Amino acid sequence: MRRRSTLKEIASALDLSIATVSRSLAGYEDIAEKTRERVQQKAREMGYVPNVAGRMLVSGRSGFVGLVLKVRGPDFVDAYLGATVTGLSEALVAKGTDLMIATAPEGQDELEVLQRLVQSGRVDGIILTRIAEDDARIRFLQERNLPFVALGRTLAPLQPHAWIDVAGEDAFGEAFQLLYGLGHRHFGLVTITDQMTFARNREAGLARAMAAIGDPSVRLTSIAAPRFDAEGHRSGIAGLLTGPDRPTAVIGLFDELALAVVQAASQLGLSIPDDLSVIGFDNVPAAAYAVPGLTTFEPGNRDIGRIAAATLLDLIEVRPKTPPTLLRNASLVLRGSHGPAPQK
Amino acid sequence: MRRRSTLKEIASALDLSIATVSRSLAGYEDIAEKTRERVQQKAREMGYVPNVAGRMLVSGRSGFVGLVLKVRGPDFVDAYLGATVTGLSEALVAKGTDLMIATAPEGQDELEVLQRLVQSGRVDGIILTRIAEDDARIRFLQERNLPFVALGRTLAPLQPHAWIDVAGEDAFGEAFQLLYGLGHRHFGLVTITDQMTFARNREAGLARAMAAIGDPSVRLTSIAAPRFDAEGHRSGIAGLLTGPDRPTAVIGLFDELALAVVQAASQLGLSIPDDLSVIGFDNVPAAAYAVPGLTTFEPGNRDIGRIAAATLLDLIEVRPKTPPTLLRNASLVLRGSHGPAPQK
DNA sequence: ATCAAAATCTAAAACGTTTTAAAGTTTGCA
DNA sequence: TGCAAACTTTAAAACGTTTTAGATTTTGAT
Repeated sequence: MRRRSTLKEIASALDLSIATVSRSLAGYEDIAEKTRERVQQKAREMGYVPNVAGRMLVSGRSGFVGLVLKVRGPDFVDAYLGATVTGLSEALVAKGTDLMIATAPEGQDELEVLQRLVQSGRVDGIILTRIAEDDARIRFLQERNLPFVALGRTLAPLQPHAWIDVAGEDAFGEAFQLLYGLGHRHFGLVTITDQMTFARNREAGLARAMAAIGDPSVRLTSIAAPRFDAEGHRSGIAGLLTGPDRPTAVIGLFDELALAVVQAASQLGLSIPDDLSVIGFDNVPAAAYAVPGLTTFEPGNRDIGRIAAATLLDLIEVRPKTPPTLLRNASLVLRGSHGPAPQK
Repeated sequence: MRRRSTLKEIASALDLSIATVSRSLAGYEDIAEKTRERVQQKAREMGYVPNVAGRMLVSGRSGFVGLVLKVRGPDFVDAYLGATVTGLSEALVAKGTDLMIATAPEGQDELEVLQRLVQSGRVDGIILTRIAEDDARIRFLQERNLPFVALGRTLAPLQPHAWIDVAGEDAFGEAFQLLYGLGHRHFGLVTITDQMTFARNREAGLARAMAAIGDPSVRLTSIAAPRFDAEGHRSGIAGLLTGPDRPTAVIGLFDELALAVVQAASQLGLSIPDDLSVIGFDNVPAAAYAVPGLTTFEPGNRDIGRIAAATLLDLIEVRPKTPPTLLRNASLVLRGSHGPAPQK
């Protein structure tokens, strides 16, 4: 196998010192033009690629940004992460940084994986997803003073930190107004019991919008189960949709839950949107494939990924006193799963 | 910020040499029991985590296995990769190795990203997915003699290499026999034009099974478009399903295409499975959500991931002369999207 | 021709680890 | 008590890079 070439090899091939070679490649000013060219030419010729270990050791920088994903079941990641990772990767690679995705398999605690990643010096910064209401990871990173950007908010951070999030509260308010305008009065909500802030935010937005209308005939029936308890959701949804007093419009906390409602409705012989309106959140690919298409919210995750990457690189570079935060709006994607409330 | 502790710090805290500390932690035999305990205690106390850069530099090993993903559009990865990555991660982390997922954003050539990853010494081995008929990545890795496992086969590798694959040819043969037994004679196939071996293998399996039946009334109509040309597929499928002489059973190269067929059928007012049978491959989550559920093949990707991880770690350890290969069978998942051929 | 200034190059240290070869210590037996 | 054997510890080199401080060479002005 062709060995990887080193600075030392280039140096001895050109009869120069290692320092000169290193500095030529780094573009220092005090290197003669002629020398720089000779070195660069030779480096290309020998297929030189800097060894990260050597570089890391001296600079303390790894050139990596880490993302810890909890893998779980066959799904690998929550559907919405796909676009986010795409955006992250795009923006990072453009700046010469790589994205390292460390995965925490089921048994493994996500915090532990994060700690190992950070403490072994593999990454210069971290992107955090799936933010919990009180997130141990955030405390850990703040304590270690490692730059990070949270995709999502905690309810009440002890210290301010950089975050980017989608205004789920506004989106759910908008969903309510859309459906209310179509005559719906009895609403269903399918949500999760996990302590995730995005869930609380969306629920709060819905509740606030309902209260703001001030119409006493408006009602909400919620069912909740743990995030990965598909069976719990299934039976909860079945309960929600059967019986004489079922809601005429159901909002899913995210598309997966909304699609489960669609499926249950179909099995119960309810027609969408004639008998039941359904709205989701995330705009996952499957939402477009559903028949009829699922009305949902597009959070713009790819952009969020791009912005998060840029923000994090800034943070690594300068470490400002007040960390940047950004709340973006999701946009409503109108498809066929909503319609006027059925006549009594 | 609490600094990361080093061997040197532990050594001076205990008044020992760095070597002794290092060897105590590594569990060498010639360290007094008492010393070992003192060291390990102190290391825990000081929160010692080995610095990868230092370790990499001397060992030449990074403790990472790389996976290069082409990110594209909002989907991040082909749906089937989810389970594969889950399996990989599980098996790797259990052995103290991490999975580094390098992403190649659209513009970036996947080969280039791979080269950079390998040449900078960040990874000890590589998992390759989406194998092309003649794959430049395989040639590159063989040339550099870096251990790798391909998830998929090339058509004719110059040198043998380790691979694991699913027998798509058998699966498609089985799909044909199932449908033939249900009375179908005119078949449709929705495939891709990309030079991917999995596509060629499945197509060949279908053709072989059709030929083996020896029934002259059996016919096949295929439509193909580039992998990411959703519009091309949409119009191809529409063409396939309209007209008096349409197939009564359509096989999608993978679930996404099969689901597109289901959607098109629904828009054309064709009922599944009464008017049209559809079978896919991959058993993605959306296949279960479809109404009716999509009959498809479960490739067992999570297992494949686990096996690939174990195989790669072996390869890194021993580098055997004849690289291992494994061809597994996909299992048919019967749902509601197939049925008897409609009566003329 | 001389010398200061400018331009160019380099020695050496540092980053944190592992490992080899050897040094130092203890033990057991004669 | 002396000494070999067994046990335990350590000094030093090596991995590949960056950077600092200084050394060397060239240039330009007198």
